[in-house]
Amino acid sequence: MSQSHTDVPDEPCSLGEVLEQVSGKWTIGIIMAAIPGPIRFTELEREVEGISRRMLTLTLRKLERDGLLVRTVYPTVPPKVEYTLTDIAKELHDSFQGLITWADRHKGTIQANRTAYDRAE
Amino acid sequence: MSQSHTDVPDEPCSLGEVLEQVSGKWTIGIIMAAIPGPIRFTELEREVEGISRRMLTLTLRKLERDGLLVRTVYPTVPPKVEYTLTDIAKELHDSFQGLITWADRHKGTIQANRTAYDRAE
DNA sequence: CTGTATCCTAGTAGATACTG
DNA sequence: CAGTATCTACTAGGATACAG
Repeated sequence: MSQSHTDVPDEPCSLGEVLEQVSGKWTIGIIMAAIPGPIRFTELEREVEGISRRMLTLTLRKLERDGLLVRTVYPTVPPKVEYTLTDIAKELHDSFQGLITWADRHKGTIQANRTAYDRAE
Repeated sequence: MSQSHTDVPDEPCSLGEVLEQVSGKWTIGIIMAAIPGPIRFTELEREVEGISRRMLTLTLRKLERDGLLVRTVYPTVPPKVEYTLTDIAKELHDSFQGLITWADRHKGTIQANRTAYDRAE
């Protein structure tokens, strides 16, 4: 049972980094909304339900900085800006499928666990 | 491939929930440390580098509430408490593998992107 | 349309001391 | 050993107003 392996089993840092990457309340929602193709600022504001203008800007900048999306400005009047996912972001989205499956399969159980736990308090 | 529907492509809520689930600075670290088998409070405190006693307790309670681990108390003196992952948590860990791969493959690129972006400021 | 700037709040987390 | 209790600090995030 208690092996002398005190070290962590997998790659702790990598996972920490990816979670750092997708952390934040809105990151995933934005990536999801941008999956079908280039999307404008206002469209994102509409599609990512509940996001504030401020957080949309901040999250977009972070994603752009990390190279997960590119920002294209069309110098028209009024201005038009499109955000497009990079391949890296698309791969990230693919990697999420396993998590989505997990969430779908266990969301009911988890909810039930919580209710039971809270009642047992 | 996803259709060109303008609505959200996949299951936005499920993914939001799973991220809610694993959110928190220490959640993943604890799951990782518990993968090899039952683990005690103090062992976790040592293995999850940098965690405070308070956050360890809080995160363990949350995980227990969600049914991701079970808490077993041995009424000995001094007390002994073991935390064991449930199958749900192990499945979650499996689902992370894709993310880990993603992180490993792109961490260098992302770092480079950040440096470039910051210099372009 | 696409943002910035400012102010404010609430939740997350650290440090420390104490206890069954 | 395995926690709880306090108290404090930081930051993510919301609301709102303004600007190129």
